[in-house]
Amino acid sequence: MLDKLYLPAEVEKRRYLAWEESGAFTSGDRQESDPYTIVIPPPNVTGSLHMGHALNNTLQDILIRYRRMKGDNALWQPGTDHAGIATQMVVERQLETEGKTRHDLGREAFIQRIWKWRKESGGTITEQLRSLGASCDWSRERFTMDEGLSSAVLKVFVQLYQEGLIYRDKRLVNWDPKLHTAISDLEVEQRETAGQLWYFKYPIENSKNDFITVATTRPETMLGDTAVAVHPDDDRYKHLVGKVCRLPLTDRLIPLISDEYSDPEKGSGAVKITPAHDFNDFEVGRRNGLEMINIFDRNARLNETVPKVYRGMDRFEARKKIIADMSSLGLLEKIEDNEMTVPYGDRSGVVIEPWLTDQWFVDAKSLAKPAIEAVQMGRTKFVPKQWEKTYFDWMLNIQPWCISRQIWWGHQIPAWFGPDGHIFVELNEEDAYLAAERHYGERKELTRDEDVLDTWFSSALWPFSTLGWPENTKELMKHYPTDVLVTGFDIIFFWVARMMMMGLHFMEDVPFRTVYIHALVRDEHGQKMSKSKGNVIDPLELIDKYGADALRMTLAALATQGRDIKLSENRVEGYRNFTTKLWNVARFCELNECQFDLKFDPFACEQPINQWIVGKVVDAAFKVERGIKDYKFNEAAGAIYQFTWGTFCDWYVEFSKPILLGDEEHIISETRATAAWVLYQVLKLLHPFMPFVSEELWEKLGFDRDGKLIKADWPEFDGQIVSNVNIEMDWVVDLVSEVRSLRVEMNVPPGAQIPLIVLNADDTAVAACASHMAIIKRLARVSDLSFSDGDVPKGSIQAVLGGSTIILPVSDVIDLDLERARLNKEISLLDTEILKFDKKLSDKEFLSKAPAEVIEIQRERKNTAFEKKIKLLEALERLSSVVK
RNA sequence: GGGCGAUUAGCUCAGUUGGGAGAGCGCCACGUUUACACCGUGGAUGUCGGCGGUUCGAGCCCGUCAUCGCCCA
Repeated sequence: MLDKLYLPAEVEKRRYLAWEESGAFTSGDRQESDPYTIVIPPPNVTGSLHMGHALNNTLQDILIRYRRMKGDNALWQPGTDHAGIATQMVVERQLETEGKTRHDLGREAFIQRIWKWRKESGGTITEQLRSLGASCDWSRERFTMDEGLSSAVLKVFVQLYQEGLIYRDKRLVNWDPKLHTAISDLEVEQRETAGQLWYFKYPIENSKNDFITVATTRPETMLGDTAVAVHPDDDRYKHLVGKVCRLPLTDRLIPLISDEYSDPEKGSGAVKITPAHDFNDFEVGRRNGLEMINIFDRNARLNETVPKVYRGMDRFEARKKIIADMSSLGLLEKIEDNEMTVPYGDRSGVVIEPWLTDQWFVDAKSLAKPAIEAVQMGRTKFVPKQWEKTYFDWMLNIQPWCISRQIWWGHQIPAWFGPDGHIFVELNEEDAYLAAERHYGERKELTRDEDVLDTWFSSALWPFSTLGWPENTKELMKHYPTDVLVTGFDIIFFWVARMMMMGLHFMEDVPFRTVYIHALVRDEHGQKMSKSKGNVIDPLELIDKYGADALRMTLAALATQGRDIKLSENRVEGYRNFTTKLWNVARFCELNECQFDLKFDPFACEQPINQWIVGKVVDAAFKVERGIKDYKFNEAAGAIYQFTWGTFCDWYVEFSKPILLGDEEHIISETRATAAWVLYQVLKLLHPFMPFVSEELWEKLGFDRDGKLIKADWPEFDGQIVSNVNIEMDWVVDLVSEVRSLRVEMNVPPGAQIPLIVLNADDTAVAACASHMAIIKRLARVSDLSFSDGDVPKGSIQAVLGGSTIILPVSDVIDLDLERARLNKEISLLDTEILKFDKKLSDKEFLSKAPAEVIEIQRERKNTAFEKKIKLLEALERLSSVVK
């Protein structure tokens, strides 16, 4: 006997372990089946499960569980990435509490320390994915720093270098002065800031009291200015072009040049040029052959290229001093408020400094070409399609990708420098020395590049490196390209685009056929969840409180395409209630000995209610499957929810009660078998969404004779003909609803059993009443059901249902005025409706232009309304005759 | 500045060849029942953001404005 309440906590833990131990998640056991493959977006090894992960992995799990039940060789490839900067920061913070820095340990020991941390704490997120119910093939779990994945990284780097697609260059990069590393454009966050614009006067050399005014948002960079630029068409300054100014606070002379970069509308129209510290100025400097003076050290403090008084100063201190100094020289013309964006490092949170250094770059533009084409040709499809545009916009304007990082945790770049700086890129040190020997004609000492690669460089290989590449494994042959990538739009650039580039280059095929982009999860007011706002909803707390199934169902139900999810806890509560509802209907079946019989043929049922519910199951199964196939998870979840609660529990169970309580053995046994069959199908359809409770019931109800639900066959009803008993059953549903409604409205005591007369019953009514007398009596609390074609008792409640009128003769309790008012209200509503139809149907334009079937529908509706009105008028007449 | 999206019941949201406005939650009333009070039954609630256009007909298509959100520069 099932317990009265379902308690998820204990069940979920036990069930998950049982699945994992039984090998239910492993993919290799169906070699002959079609492969179905998803690679997980690898969470950071430092991460813990947040709501975005919960959504992302719920959707993947729905797809995987569905395909597994369909009989595919389903592989959900899990793993984590090494999150270079983030992980290094975590361990550095640990060291800090011991009063140490990574430099105290040295590179080797520090990396060992990170591995130790990883071993102890790096499994958090994968454990949390388990508590969500994610059915990943953990036997294949990978880590971007694994041996295999690392060798993939080396091979890719070396090959791209040899192909000229990776190169070393001295360029401006985004420098993080706190973390002391370069970062890519994508790791820079542009923040809107209320800044200021300072107007400085630069004296023109060889003229008296002649100045040119430049406006700047970053006064401290003036020490690195190497020109002033004006627009070629700017008449105000034309005469000055070619002259030189004396850069205040320094002794340098800088040229006045003309360049289209200068915007005459902005500031003074003249702009100072600091090629070593601004991306735009860098281009201007290149065009005009300007000197580049690097004035900062790696901490963004002023270096020895600036006058002594400023050396060693922090950039923001220097700003203050320079403004003060310019002011006291009388060279500060004015200050204006200025809205601007300032670049911040997304990890360190400090202002990023454009800095001139040697870094490694990927020629993204070349790699992007095939990646763009692949999407244009439809070889990879975005769902929803609109995200293609985002992808194209970025890919068409792609910049060189800076892949070197000045940190220790990550894949060290396989590049060695000779004594003269010559670069040898090889898979290992030995090869590098051999190459150097060939190059120099003798053995020379080499030093390896200290830098490591951007974490996303290894993530870009994920769809094939996790399958075994560069080895030619059978998994690689079978599962690449993968079927679908499920992810949020925020990493289309970081990850999707780069996987496309690398996949096409190294595997000569797209990494995935479909990219499903899901929503962002926000709080119930639409705010992005963030720790600082304190509005973070922790999925693990929700799982504790309501069960993983409830959370998963909530997320699936809210996962509408192209819209963010606003999550509120009471939705989760609602789906927890649904879990309980399911549990209880299972108890009902159990109590009534509804045992599943494999030989039972649902399509051979003789009882109308059974035929009816079988048809509804087929219908629900169709909707669920279509929803999953179309990535419309909300529709799939809605369909099974609606069927289970709204059809099975609310109506079928109630319909079945009089039968099960009756004494007709063969009808009882058909109904028991049908109820069990329905529940059996419900559990299957529900399994991808609510795996725990469905599996638990599957076993408890003894459906597991042929194995666990996780591996059961998905319901297939193609081509099954269902008898059409819907009209009759629908009439019964309508009748019961109508009587209930009348009773409440007319204040008939809930407990009172009252007679029901069907006046002028049509064929449907006669048949339905004959077949379902017991149901009607029970559900509508009717004492006696009879027909009449003429006289009815005086003082009755009356309503029109289809072609018949239903009469509740309750003269003792009826309030005649109330009943009259009710009928009049109904009539006037119908009048408005009829008027609307009449207007339409007398409109010549409508009649001549609208399709015939639309006109016919309108006509039928009008007639229905009209006939109903006539019957209500008759009812009113009967009522009035009482008063007389 | 460029792009994308949103605006439908008190709240959160569905709603595609354009043809009778829906769900869940909340709210109100009532509780007769061989599963279930994490329940049941019934009920109320809409200028579908504003304006204009196309159309016989617009929540849906087009234009415009407003508000909000996100991405990019």
